[in-house]
Amino acid sequence: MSRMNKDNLSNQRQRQIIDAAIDVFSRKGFSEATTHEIAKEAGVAVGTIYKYFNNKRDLLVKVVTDTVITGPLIEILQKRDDVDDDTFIRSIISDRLNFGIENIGRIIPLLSEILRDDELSKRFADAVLKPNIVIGERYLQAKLGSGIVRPLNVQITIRCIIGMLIGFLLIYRIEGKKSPANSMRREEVVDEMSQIILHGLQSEKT
Amino acid sequence: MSRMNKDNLSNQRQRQIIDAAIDVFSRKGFSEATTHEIAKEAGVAVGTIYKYFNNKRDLLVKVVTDTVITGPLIEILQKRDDVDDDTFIRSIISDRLNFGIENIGRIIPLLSEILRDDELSKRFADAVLKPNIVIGERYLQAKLGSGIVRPLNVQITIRCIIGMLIGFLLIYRIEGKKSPANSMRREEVVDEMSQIILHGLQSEKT
Amino acid sequence: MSRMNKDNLSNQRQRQIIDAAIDVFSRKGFSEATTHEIAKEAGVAVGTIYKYFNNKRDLLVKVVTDTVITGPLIEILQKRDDVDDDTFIRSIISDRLNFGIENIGRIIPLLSEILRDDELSKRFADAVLKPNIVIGERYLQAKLGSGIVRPLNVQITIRCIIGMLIGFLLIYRIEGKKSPANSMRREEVVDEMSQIILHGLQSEKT
Amino acid sequence: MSRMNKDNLSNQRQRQIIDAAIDVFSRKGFSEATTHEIAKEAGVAVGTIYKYFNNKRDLLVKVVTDTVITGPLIEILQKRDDVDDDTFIRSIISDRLNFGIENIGRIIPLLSEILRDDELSKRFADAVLKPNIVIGERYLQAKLGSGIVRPLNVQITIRCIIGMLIGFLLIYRIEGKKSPANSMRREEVVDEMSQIILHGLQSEKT
DNA sequence: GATGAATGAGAGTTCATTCAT
DNA sequence: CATGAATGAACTCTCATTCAT
Repeated sequence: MSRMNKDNLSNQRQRQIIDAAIDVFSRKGFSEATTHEIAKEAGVAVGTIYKYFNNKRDLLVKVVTDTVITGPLIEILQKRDDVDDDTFIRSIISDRLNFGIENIGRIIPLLSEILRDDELSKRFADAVLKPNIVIGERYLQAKLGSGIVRPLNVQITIRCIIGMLIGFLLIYRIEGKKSPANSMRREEVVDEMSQIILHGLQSEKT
Repeated sequence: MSRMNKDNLSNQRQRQIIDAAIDVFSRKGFSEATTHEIAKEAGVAVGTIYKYFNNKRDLLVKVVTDTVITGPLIEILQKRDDVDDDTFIRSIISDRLNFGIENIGRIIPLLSEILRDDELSKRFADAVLKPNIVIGERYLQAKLGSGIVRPLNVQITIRCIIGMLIGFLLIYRIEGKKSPANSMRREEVVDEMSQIILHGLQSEKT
Repeated sequence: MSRMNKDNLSNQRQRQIIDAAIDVFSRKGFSEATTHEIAKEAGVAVGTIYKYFNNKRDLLVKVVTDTVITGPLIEILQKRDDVDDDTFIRSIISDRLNFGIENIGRIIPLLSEILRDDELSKRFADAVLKPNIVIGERYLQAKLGSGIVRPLNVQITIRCIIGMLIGFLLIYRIEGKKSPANSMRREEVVDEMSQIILHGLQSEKT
Repeated sequence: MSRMNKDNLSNQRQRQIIDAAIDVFSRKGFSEATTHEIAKEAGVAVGTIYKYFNNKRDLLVKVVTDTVITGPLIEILQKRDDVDDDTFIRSIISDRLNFGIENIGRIIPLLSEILRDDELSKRFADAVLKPNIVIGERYLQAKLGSGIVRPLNVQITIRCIIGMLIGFLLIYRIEGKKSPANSMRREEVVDEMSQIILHGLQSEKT
């Protein structure tokens, strides 16, 4: 078998394990998940997991990295600036909100793991939060300079906006089926959130 | 010993255990926390924990209920309406943000537990989220009727605002000491967040 | 309070505890019975049990001694010999069988405890088995001398007869409601057993 | 390693555990026996026990089933009828008595467990008691029809006979070294018991 | 004497990890 | 490389026993 095939096979095995782990960690949480269940769901033997990961925790780190951290988060932010600001912000909100809602069953449980683990928190901070914040800050700073936005503290503001996204998803998850977001078109939700960011609560007249 | 004293002693013991549990659960998370460590920290024997709680999970439920759920959340919201809207919103933000930051080391880890436990989620939803949302919705609805705020979807908007608070705290926790909120006066942060809610990003001129 | 009353009260307490213990030990077995349950059933505090008995095991010993050992076993055996042999044997069988069946729910569970405990076995052997065997052996020996019974080994025979009684009760207990003894008059059962002892299986003609 | 070998190894392990369990349960009783002691005696780790049995109680059930229930009880009973009745009964008594005495250290302690456990009692009733009783009843019924035995209640009689065997062993166990059966040839004991069954106590002359 | 809250040793059980096959 | 039986440390929970009141 060629090197290529071997690698493919190896990668495929690893993929199976990670996918199974995502599922089990999401359903049970890290501590309640057992290596046996992951192995079973991956269709491999327990020992095989340890060929690809040093231990259960390393597998969690990989899962979190793959699922939450290596998201297509930044892509849009880096996209062209040739759109007007409203459209730009709306498209970011739309992208992140849809991604979040689509993957709510994985994102929130894994976020839960991140919140209780210093190393994961740090990784998440460095790989997800920071880059997004930086990009957001730059964007806002630019708009601030051009007088398009009101004078504001860029650092706090961007954290509020990202926080709103995360917090909204969190509430969405906790409310479950009862969430009013379930009985609306997704685009409406995106619109509402975008409007808050752009105009706050104030009446147009103000 | 009088009945009164007995009850006091009993309550005190329970308090010791709950306080220790809050601490250990916050530091280690539920699964990694051991009953022995909680007992040690509470200064009681392991068996004593089981005199007051049926099992470890019941203790968690009590801890979450006491710490997160039974908060003075609603009080301010029910306060008089004789203040202008800006002041009202600002005072709520101030209260919740300060409470959250002050107790960040407990709130977020316990939130993490809530997120992975359906029963806790439901309790949190019913006892914390729902009441606050309802009050917020009513408030917003009233303002909406009087034309003070722009036309908006009340349900989504209130969830965005509460989400912003939660999400901001979450990011604050994850960033740890690096958070720029640490190098600002608390009131500034409150102001910024209030401004976003009230005016969004838009320039005053708009 | 007079000395007499004190003693009575004390004896009464002890009686309460023993009665409760008989009940709980019979239902749960020694190991599964808890001192709390016994105390509760006796209507006293756990600590009170330890005022009357050194420990749980001592309570068991007392219970076994009271219930199984100090039975009215010997009385009949020591009765007058002025009845004919058939009547005598029948009356013993009747007495023991009725006592056993009446108290089956206590006798067998406590026998179970005796069987697994060397000290209890020894006590039972000395206080119950031996006296009865000795009396039986003497009786049989006398009858043997007078030619009324066939030549036989007195020691083995008496153990077979007492064994039959015990074993029959044991089977009765294990079969529970399904036992055919339940659908017969007690006297019939006594008759059958007596007949076996007196005549074995053989036809009258022999 | 071939499938065959694996199975053998697996069976062997299970055997080790069961044998150790028989020993420890017999010595200590179920409740006082610890999984650690069983594991130690079996020469395996505690966890290994749980690979083969769901829990301690399942192990007990298996032990009882193997030791007491799956006995060669019925074989002889089903044997040829071409022997005369005296010989037939004597051979059964001989077989059961020898088996019982040989295994007295296991049989009685396990019987003790059976007596205090409803499920085990039921299993014992169904798997051991009932089949033997049924066979005995049929045998006796046949003899009854042919006038070889005196008129008797078949159901009670067979329970008395089996009871005699069990009860004799029970007394033998309780008396321990002091039992007079120890200072006799085994065959003598068998003869005596057979004679009681066949002729009762009565003198030949009667 | 009576109480029952407190104790803590010790139980059954689980499961991440290893390693001979 | 893959396997999964075996491991044993460590967990939660129980309960006989004590002792201050």
